[in-house]
Amino acid sequence: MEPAFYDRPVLEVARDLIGCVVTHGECAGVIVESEAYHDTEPASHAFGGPTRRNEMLFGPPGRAYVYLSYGLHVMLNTVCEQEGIGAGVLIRALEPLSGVRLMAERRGLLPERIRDLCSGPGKLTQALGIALSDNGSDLLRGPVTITPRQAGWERPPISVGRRIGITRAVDLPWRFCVTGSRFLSAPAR
DNA sequence: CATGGGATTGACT
DNA sequence: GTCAATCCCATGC
Repeated sequence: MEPAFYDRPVLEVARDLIGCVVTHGECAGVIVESEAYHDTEPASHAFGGPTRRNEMLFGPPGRAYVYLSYGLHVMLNTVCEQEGIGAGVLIRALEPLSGVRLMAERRGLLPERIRDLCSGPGKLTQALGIALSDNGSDLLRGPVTITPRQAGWERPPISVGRRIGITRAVDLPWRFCVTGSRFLSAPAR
């Protein structure tokens, strides 16, 4: 992935991240679900301008914005668009690629339950061992990295729909999924 | 300084 | 389907 990848409209980045690979340590997975957020719409943490919590979103593109949801779940986002604009993509689900045994151990599940390892934004950070301390991670250098699509994922079929679990701006079709994937947090509709 | 809600999950009815 | 867990932080008094 080149630095300019993230310095584009967040909707383009969210779509293009589908099929790319998130890696942390020995664990990796293919992004099969993403959602875009932008400071111009009220569902975004960046809506209303920078605060100490969301300041990473307004920083330079290509870094990780990691935050805690509901007091216990860690969420991974990629910071997008130019510095000063609060835009990011929430990674919502992965298809596990490697490190499945460790993922299952972290998730407290049997390794054969592959579909349950990363099928949700809080699940995938737990499976990959991503923590709040990874906030600000350079996605090109690590410790959390995102790399381009591999063979078989050059042209993933993508479905677009409404974002999940929010109460504001609920009608924006800013959720992107691999059509028919069994690794989503919820089916595309 | 107190309060309440949230980009969720898993256990339970 | 319902609901509690759990904590950061934005907001308001």
